[in-house]
Amino acid sequence: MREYDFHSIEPKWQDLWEAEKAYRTEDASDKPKLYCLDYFPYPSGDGLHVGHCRNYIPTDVISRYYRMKGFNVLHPMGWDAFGLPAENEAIRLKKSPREITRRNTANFKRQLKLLGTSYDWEREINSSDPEYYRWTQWFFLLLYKRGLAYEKESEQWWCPHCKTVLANEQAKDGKCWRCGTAVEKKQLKQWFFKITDYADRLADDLDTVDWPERIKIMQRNWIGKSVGAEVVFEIVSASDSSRHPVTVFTTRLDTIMGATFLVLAPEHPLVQEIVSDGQRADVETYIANAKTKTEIDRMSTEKEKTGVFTGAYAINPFSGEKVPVWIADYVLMGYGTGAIMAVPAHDSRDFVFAKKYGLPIRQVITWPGVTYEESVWNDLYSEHGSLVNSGRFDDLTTEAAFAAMIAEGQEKGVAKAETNYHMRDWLISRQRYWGAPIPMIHCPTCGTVPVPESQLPVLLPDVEGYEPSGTGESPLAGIKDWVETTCPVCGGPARRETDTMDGFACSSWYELRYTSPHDDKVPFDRAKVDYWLPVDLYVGGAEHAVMHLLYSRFWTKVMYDAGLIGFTEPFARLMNQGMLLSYDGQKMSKSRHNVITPDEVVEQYGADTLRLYELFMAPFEQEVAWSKEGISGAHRFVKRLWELGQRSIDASHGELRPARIPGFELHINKLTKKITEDVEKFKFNTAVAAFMEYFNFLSGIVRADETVLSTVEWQSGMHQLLVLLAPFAPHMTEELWQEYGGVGSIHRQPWPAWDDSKLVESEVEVAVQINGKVRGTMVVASDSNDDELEKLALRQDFVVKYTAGHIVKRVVVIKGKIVNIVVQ
RNA sequence: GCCGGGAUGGCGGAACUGGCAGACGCACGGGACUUAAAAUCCCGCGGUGGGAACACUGUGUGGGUUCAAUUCCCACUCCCGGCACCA
Repeated sequence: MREYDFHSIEPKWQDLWEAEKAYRTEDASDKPKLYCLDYFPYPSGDGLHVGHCRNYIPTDVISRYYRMKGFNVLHPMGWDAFGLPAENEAIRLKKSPREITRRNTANFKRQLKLLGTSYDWEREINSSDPEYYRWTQWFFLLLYKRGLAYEKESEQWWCPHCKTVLANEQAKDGKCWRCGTAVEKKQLKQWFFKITDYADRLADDLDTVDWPERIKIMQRNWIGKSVGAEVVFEIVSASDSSRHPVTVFTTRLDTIMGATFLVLAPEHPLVQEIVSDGQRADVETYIANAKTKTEIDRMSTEKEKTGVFTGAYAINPFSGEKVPVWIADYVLMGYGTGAIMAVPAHDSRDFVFAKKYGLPIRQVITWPGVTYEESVWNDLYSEHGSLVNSGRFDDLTTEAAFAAMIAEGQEKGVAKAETNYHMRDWLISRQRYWGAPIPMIHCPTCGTVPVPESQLPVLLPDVEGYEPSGTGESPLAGIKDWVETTCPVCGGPARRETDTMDGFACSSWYELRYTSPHDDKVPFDRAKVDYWLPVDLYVGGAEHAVMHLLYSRFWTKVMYDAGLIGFTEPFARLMNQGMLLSYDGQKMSKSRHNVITPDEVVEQYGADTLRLYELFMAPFEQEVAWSKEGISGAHRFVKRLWELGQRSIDASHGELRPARIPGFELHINKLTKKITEDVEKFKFNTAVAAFMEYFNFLSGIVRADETVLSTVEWQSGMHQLLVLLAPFAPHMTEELWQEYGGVGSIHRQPWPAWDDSKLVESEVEVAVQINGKVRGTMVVASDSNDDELEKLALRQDFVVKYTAGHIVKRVVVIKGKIVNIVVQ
């Protein structure tokens, strides 16, 4: 009997699998296909911790399982290698980001191998490789050609720590998504992708994918579709009586007769032109104040609303009424038109503002049975109803009034239907070195022109220094040789665009690249993409709900529109693994000194133990804390199993005799069914529990009679157990399989089927209840009918005892489960 | 504030479509082995009462439906996540 020496077993098989290219994926096959993909990992210098393994272990189980089931499985891995941490680390260590990245990816790969994963490493990709980012640039040009990439000067989120701008969804709660620093606003000329053009499709197509509802809702909220109208008011300047049209966005055009004032965002360009001399000082002070506020302060809904009167008045295009124009920072320049019509009677925010500054409140909507009270806000007041105090629109329902006003407004040219989105265009310029250069050239005569496809890639120059300037200009701007180029149109001197692309651009198409990772003619081979895509199973954390997952969907739709691919959603099924907290219940982090690495766990217990433990500890989607005792329990199980395997192998050498082991066939068939169903449903925790249960059943039998080991049934049961366990614990099962003299790798064995007829037990235990309380059980033939069950139950001693002196009113029989006797 | 998700022993969790709550693991207690400890193996383990048989009670709280509720319905409490002045 051999000791369980995982230190030698695991590396042995890992090396052999690698040498034999055991997990290489075929491109053409008659088998059904399965594309199982992990989120594109960013190879940080810290390496993997056991939390990351909660992603890679389950996808490995799935991949191994489907291979055994006869699927052609694509399970690749690569590196989202461009990005700030590598660049910052490089600056700190005075090395090149390329070198840092090489070191980090090598470490990640080593760690993934340590877990016994079955990636096809021949398909490894790296987004910072020119062979890859050449095509990222190619896609940039595709978007540009399709009018979906544009340059615009505007105020943008700026992270003073990362020294770069951020896209809207990357500035969460006024903080940088990466480093948590409070973001500022900076006026800069930047490149954008017009993701808003796809807002409706991005929202609608969510119905077609099998994703967690939570993620779909987050995306819908983020897109934030809002159907309403734009209305033009005319503001009469208080200083020179000039007239200035101002457009407001409203979802409640029907309430326009109740608009008692207008509010502009403090940054609204019209403010300067309309403000009265008397109010100018106050207005200037207010604007200056608003600027110094952090976005966190400004966005807080707790904060009291403030504002200042401009001295100017606007004319309501529907009533001709003159209403005062205010500025207030509760109106955001970035949403809608930066100006609103305030209807305090029917909007809680306008109500609060009107109360504070003594502005008039006029009810224009009524509801049957509701009395409007001007002094206090009631949430009902924002409900739909019918109109009053609205002249020719009186008595219409809100919906009818809306339609009538649109019609009238369109005729007069003062209003039109309009839809707004919370989502903004995707700002992709980054003022940092370590990214894919934006393939554009600025020519003094021809303007901004794209780099011709034939000149791709625009290589990131190798340079000494690339520290961010912090001025809003990329470090590439300082590299004269690189910046100075010739215009591809006129041949004259021109300058390269010096910003690089957001790393999320690189990860917006990578799932396609795995199908033909080394193709140097096209970004992907259409036939292969047609075969493999969409991704059948995409697995990663929930943190990318509105970033990567939205961007990627957007690019996919653009490619579809360009005729490059034949599908509109890249990821058919999405699963989010739960977070793994450290043993202290805290998030694992370097600063808390509670990081657990797979290296240390594998060293102490082996990869198979780590795998089983992570699969067992909690449901896949659920957050759970690491337990030092828990992992040793998993290790105990692995060792016991190893020992039983060894004893079985020893017993297999002699003559085998047939035997009838009660329940044996039932158990192995039950196990097979359970494991198969649980794996497909991602219920790995109960699958592992089922293995443990089966093991307990087996060891009970051996304890009672050791000679059972050398029976035909035992040996075939043991074989099947190993095959079922192979995706979970690939090393030990392979080792035992080989010791058994199994032919080929256990990982190429066909997945066992179960026999439904063997699942039927001849006898079952049925619980007997009196008035819903279990008073005992009885063992009956499983094919007993209701009548027999009822009679049998009534004959039980404990039933006689409880029913004595009572009248049996009713007997409920649930076959094979329960008999409930209702008395008196 | 709005939108999601959740609450089951000392702990992680299990329970098909309403049918014996607590599978499996951990921790803990007892025993075996050992000079001893660790490891290993065996037994026990929701709470209360009881020597035991057994009884009562128990899935966040309060109601309801049902022969039967962790599961369905109504009201509420707390926790976690996301969004947050979006007009």
